[in-house]
Amino acid sequence: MTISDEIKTVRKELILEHAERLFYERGYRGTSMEAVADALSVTKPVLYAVYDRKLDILIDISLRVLNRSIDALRQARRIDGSRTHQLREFARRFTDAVIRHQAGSAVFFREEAFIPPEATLEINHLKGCFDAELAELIEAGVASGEFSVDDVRSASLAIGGMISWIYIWYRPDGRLSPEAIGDLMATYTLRLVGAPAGSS
Amino acid sequence: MTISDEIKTVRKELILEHAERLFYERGYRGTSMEAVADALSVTKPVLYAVYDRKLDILIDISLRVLNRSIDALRQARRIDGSRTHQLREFARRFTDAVIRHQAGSAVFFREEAFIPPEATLEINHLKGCFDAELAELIEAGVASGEFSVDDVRSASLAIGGMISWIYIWYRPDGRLSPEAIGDLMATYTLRLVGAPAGSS
DNA sequence: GGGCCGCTTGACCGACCGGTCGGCGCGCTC
DNA sequence: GAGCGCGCCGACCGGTCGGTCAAGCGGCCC
Repeated sequence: MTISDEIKTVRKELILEHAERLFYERGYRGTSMEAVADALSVTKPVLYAVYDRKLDILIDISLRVLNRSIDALRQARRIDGSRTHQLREFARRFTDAVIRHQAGSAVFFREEAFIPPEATLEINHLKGCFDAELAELIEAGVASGEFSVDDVRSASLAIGGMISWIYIWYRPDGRLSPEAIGDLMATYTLRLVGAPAGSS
Repeated sequence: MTISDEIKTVRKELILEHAERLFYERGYRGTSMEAVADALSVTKPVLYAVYDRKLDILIDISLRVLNRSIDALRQARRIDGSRTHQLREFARRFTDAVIRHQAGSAVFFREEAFIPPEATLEINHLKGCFDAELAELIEAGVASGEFSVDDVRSASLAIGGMISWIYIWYRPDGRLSPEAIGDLMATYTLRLVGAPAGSS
């Protein structure tokens, strides 16, 4: 059983990888299971041996995107240092996650609304975690006097949106490197919360 | 002919209105032409008397979203006043446009990538106009000493993304009124470009 | 070497959808 | 009131897709 489960796990990884790219390029609805199977050089029933439904692939892609975002946030919050430093590190890490997993991010944000309600429980929970914890970080910075924002929740959404939006415009052959974009986003994020310029 | 054309125009308006809502709720691919026809209490051939293809409806929705965004920007730039004031007004107007036409904005941003290349000429042109003119406004503010940004293009994208993102999270029954959100976005926008606090 | 087990396969099914067409009914004209 | 024309309707077509199943193949054990 264990061996079979491991095979399933590694297969899931491969399916996710290829499905992510195809969903990104042609859309979830515009990608047939046969196209995913072709990309993996297998046939449809092999896919259905791992995933019961096409929808489950989309859900897994969404969960991975959300977990990566939350990881970026929690890692930043675990850093010793000022809230300013933590928020800057969050901006950099989150930017990096969006750019490195641009396809997955795009698929999630484009298709999220069409995941049927009965399957959105965990997704909504993770979304709630992300928003709440980002708001907490900003709130802590306000409490410590580092930041100055009137409405913490809208500031969280503004920062999250500004950085998530990168999935729309980033191109690997573009003018700016991922690191440069991360630094810029960190600057904009700190400005947005009213952190003093040049502070750390 | 004129009378027939006028009928077509008003019908286009109705079709666009209903299609926008349905595409918003169920996705473009998830909405059949029959569903659009049903929403209008007509049959499919009536739709095809006005629009040759389903895709043309999506294109019209996209063009309207883009034109509204550009209008918001150009109106703000025509205002007499400082760049700071113009940029604040842009943020307010653009926020208002996204919220008032949330369904259209969502449809455009979700489906844009899947519009076939041969139909994206005008769309890409308008996108280019928006980005370039927003960058111009910021550049002018930098030149006049009102703003302080190292990389004007990424700041444009950050602002555009932060405000566009509202289509993801805005709910009519939410905590904040559209006007309040507009004021907050204006504040965040001015902070992002490094405009002095409280300046006008 | 033979038989058995499990995975892969290709064919298949029912449903759905974009787009079209021939006929019918309504209103306008004379 | 009769004839005509325009526009609407329901039915239909070809194609696609998600998901399933019985048959075949290869490898492993005895």
